[in-house]
Amino acid sequence: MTEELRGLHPQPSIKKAAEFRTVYSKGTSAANHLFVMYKHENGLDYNRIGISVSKKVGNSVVRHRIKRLVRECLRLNGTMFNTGLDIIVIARGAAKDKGQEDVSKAVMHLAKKMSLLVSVENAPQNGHLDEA
RNA sequence: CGAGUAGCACAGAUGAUCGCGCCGCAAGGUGAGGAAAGUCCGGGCUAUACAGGGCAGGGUGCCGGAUAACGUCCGGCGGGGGUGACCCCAGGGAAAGUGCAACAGAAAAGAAACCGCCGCGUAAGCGGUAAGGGUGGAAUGGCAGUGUAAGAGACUACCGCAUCGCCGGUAACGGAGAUGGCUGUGUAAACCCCACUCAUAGCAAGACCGGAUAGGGAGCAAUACGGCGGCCCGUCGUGCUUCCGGGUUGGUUGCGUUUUCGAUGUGAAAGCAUCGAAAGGAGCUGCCUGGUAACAGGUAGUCAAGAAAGAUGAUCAUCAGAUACAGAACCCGGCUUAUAGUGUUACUCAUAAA
Repeated sequence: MTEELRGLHPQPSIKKAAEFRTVYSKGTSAANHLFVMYKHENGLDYNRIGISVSKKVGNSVVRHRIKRLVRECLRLNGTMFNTGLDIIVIARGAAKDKGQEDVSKAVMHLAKKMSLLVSVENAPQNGHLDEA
């Protein structure tokens, strides 16, 4: 598998436990009431995403749902992010009952806070892209 | 119509836009559950070299049947509960032995007199007595009568119990009878006994490919060390154990109806896709036959989730409204537990009517 092929993958993810540890120890972080976000430069020309939801948050269905909502948000807004970053999003207990809109707001809030976005003015208020 | 009992089915749908896994060059196809859960049983599959014998250990426990198998299912029997439909039961053995039975109670298993009752005695007390009271989960058959100083299976009828044969039933068991006399409480989800039964580990099993690599010291060695399910016998094999240091932990497969054959398409080929046929299957659905049933046989149709930081989602609209419990991880058969709401079948009770 070449670098180029990996780059074509829609949403490259952080896979190894060692890579997670690197981001936790060497990266910077920010938090709000729903999520904690870590970032660390990976030296690549694309971003990699990791989503972590602990068992404290809920059962398998709840955890899986939160992962999907976060991934959906990052997919729709992916073009607005700077490249070359490893980003980890950790869900907190309060994220359990939230819908797509709340999740998107919270994630983009953190992204803005950590200045991950290309241009702050272009950041949308809600999560999904309209026919713009 | 009301209250209830037992069972079955469904588990939002449709459309639009964006997006993900797998198969495919592409077009396109396909993509979570009734419990996917708990991991409590059973089986397949894989590895351990399935030689053998003994011991230890686990599981099951009324009877008959079903099944690949089960602790599951079906049908009976016995006991208990409910007016009833129906529900519940770890339901073998307590006369093989051992243990335990707290507190209360006089006494808890070869015995016992606390109150009471009766007799004797002036009285203290002595003797008789298990009918009554009280304690307890449980007190040495129940109840009525005879009897007696008062009492007692001491005696009698009925019930219960034990033994014997008879009748019905494959059997558990049921029925009627005779005899015995009232003799030995409970607990085996205590040890135990009896009968039947069980090898262990699990897909991170296992198989293949590739990469990396570095050894050194000490000890014991056929009376040794290791394998053969926990131990012993026995048997098989030949170096083994320990300390210090170093390195690796990637991919493919297992994996989803399987195998074979033929045709067509594509391709250099391997292959892949589509269609058809045959065989195999402990998958699913319908029908037929047998069976009370579980189920069996036959027949037709159908059988496309296979991820690996781990795919099924998001938004909007419509339907009168609402969405519970919850996410495949090798695969099947069960059990148990969680569960909003809807539909449906059969039956019971009560009321009314006839």
